[in-house]
Amino acid sequence: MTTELDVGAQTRVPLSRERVLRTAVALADRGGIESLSMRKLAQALDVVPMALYRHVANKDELLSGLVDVVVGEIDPPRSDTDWKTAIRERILSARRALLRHPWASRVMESRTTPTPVVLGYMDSMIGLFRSGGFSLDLTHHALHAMGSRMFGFTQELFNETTNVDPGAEAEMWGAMAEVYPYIYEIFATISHDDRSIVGAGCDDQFEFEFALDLMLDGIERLKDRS
Amino acid sequence: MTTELDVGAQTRVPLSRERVLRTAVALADRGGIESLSMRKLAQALDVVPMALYRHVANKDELLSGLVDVVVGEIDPPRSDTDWKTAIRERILSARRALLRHPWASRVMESRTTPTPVVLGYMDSMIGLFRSGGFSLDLTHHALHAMGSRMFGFTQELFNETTNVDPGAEAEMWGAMAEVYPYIYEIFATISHDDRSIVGAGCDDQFEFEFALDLMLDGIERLKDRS
DNA sequence: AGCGTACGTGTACGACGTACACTTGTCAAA
DNA sequence: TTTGACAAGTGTACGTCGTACACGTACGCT
Repeated sequence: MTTELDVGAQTRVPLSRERVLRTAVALADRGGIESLSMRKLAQALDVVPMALYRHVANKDELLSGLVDVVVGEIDPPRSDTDWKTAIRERILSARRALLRHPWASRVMESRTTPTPVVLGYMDSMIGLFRSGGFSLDLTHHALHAMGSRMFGFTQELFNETTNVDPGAEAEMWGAMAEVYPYIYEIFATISHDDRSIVGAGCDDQFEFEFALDLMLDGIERLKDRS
Repeated sequence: MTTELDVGAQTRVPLSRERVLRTAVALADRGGIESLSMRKLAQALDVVPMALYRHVANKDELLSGLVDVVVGEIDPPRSDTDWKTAIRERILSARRALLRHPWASRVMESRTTPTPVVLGYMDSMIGLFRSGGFSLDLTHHALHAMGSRMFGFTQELFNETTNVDPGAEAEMWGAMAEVYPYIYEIFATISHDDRSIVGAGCDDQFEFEFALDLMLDGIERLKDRS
């Protein structure tokens, strides 16, 4: 009897913070962050909801754990180049991590205090500027200027791709041309020379790097002038 | 009897989308967005929760209404200057509106599709670039590069001012100096020459304008080169 | 053999958004 | 003056959520 139970207990993988976080990430990856509730997470782990609270203080702390997982996926900086390409490549690595977990940027924004992991990331980021020859002040301003781009995302407003049917879309375009002529003009060129699909999005990667380089170039110029 | 009821009914101001939105803004202004629920909003209006649904489709649409209110507070662009100062001043006006309603940036980020009001704002913003002589492409990239700054906010990570007691803070600083030397270094200079208070924040307005001008200058340079 | 300790369970509560059926109050036409 | 349609507010109810709190249970130590 006891042996049976023991075998049963051994079969069942025990819970752990690690396992909770990993499953939560998986759940959020497919289904979005809004579909991640303590109850569903518990269900996915085949456990009663309250069991989670032995490994995670509450939902908020769980979310912080999730951003730690994602930030942990960012590659460490190269040490064999100049500051600019080191920073650039690291940020692009951060971006890759965030693209793997589309919910992560939203969760990061919702955090109210940084975790040690996030602080570590920022610290090493600052280190790249400092050892690149930046003054304390300029580093500080540069950090602020980069904002969330430092974590690989730029608050794209309304980037959810809500696909409506092509019929209604064509109609919407007619209306847009009159009411929002400038927006129309831009959208028209995008979908014109990118692909022939109406409403095709922009090349996000290009836009990200464009903005990133604009910032880095600006910062570099300020540095050289001081 | 009927007259009595009539008088009572006249005393009670009738609900309206306008009034619902205004009260919601007020409620969010004091108490933060997370303290805004349909039930509390109804209570503030002295009405049963379901009554709101005659004037607002659901909570999501209510939130969209809120951002419309805030965007509506942004001044129209000046037409008597060059593109750069027109854009600059308009964005600073947007920032002022957002500072009046600290919850607004978070709500804007959470919106999945732009409202007509927001589209109108963006359209007129694009207009400023276009009539300033920008090409379609450059305007497009510039828009992306500005990102949320165009609406007067820059995703400040962890900007909630969670004030801990000074005792624990001093201790934290000792630990930080070792683990996060670069962060420590920067924080040390900030609180050193700004004010003598430990942990005093940065000058957010300065940082915002710094980043804004960095972008605008960069964009201007790109324009002149084309 | 017994016992403390770490881990999972069960039940319960209050808050939330909102569906759906209802009353009520108002004003136009008969 | 009655009527009756229509809009505005009400009441009740359901499912979902986070989580407090008390309880079982199994394992490692003595």
